[in-house]
Amino acid sequence: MAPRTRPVVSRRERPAKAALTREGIVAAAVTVMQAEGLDRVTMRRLAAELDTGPASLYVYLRNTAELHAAMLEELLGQVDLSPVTTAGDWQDRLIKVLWSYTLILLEQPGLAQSVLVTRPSGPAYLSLAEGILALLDAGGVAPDRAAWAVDLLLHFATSTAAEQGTRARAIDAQDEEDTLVTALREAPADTYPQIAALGVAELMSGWGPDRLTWGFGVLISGILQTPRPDQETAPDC
Amino acid sequence: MAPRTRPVVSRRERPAKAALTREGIVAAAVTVMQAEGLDRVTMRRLAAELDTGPASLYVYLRNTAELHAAMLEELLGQVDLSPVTTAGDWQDRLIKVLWSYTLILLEQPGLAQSVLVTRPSGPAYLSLAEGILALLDAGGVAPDRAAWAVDLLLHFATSTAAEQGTRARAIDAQDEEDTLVTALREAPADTYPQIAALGVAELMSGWGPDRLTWGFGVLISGILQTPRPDQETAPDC
DNA sequence: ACCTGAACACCGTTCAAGT
DNA sequence: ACCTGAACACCGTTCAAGT
Repeated sequence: MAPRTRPVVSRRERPAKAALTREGIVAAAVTVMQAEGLDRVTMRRLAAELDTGPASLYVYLRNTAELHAAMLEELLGQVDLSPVTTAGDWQDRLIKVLWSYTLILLEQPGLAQSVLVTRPSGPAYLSLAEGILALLDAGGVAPDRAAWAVDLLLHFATSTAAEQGTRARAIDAQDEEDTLVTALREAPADTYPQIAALGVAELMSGWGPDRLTWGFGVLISGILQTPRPDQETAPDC
Repeated sequence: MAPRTRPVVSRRERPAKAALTREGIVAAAVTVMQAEGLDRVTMRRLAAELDTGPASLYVYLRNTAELHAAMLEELLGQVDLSPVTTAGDWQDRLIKVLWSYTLILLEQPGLAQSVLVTRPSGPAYLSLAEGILALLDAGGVAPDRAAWAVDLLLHFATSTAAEQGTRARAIDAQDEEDTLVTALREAPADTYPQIAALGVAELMSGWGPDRLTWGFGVLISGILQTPRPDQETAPDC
């Protein structure tokens, strides 16, 4: 390695005081989240990271909820939409897309929880919705039903990620599960006959990927079976 | 109204410094929540309400998550389980129970969000699970499937309450919806043909009770249709 | 043994004042 | 016009010290 008169890399440690932009702030937020978790992504921590005061961030973001939504929109670019256009069973392809979305959120569990409440509306989110609609269309789901179904599927994926993801990372996750297992085991058979008959093993079984895949299957087959309540059987036109 | 020598009611303003108990703390927390919303139910606010310092609460509650779970358990006593034992179509009765549960959470939206992550395990929660299992049993759902189904149904109800309830109370709820509506309306038809074809009206339609009832219907019919993946078709025994 | 004052280490958001 | 220091009004949780 020949010495250089002027080292390129170590010139300075960080991009020292790059001009603030919305994109730059959101990118920094994602970096901090991936390194330290969402609960470290606070306006103050982020401002420190960007060498400024917290007030400056409010020029670009209305509040913390908007920051979270922008972070999700950034991450949503990673959803694998290729199954939308491949050949194969449309249900399998739909489940693949939903899994891809869910996996991204499972890695950032707090984000799923917060996004449950602030739905994004950027291009990445629209593309995801578009892809799901295309698959439902391929499966012959009527448009009025598909409009509701896309929400239902994404809502289910998001909320499952919020639940499972946060649970996985929680410090007292084991404690909490033990409490539930004990409660189930000790449930007296005369008050709770169904619970006693099933037993703890059955009730707590399969909290692996199988359960989510089953959930997606339930939704898809339910969607195919259940007409919207208000709709009269309209003539096709 | 004859005058009394010693007014009973106005003797003292509040139950001045009743001994702390776990039940008392949780009851106070529910009162504060109903009066001021969940975000005002903080350990410090609650301690002030009970005329003590925040540290004292940690004798009875491990942390804020445990407080929230205890509050839900208290509220869960209000779920109307009568449809479990009435006559009538089991699906309609199941939907009634789920609605009763959801309505309670819709009134306390922040609670739903927080409970999504800390599942309760008290008697009220067990009774709810027991009731749902009984209805699934009445509908002929196989036990192994019912074990997963009860979780799926409660999870869906909880997460919908978290989403809808918080949205309803959010200050910028209208703003946020406007952003989504605009994004949908302006979605270019060549990139997002499905979205463009459906139109905003269809996609945003029916965010009333119909949509949740439809969701429950989708789940129930999906549950009836979808076997658990791992299960071989077992002989009945 | 049971309880708690005081401290530690933080928060989000606003707004008057600076450049 | 654009940006931000400093302040306002709070947080959860711990632990050493008191009764």
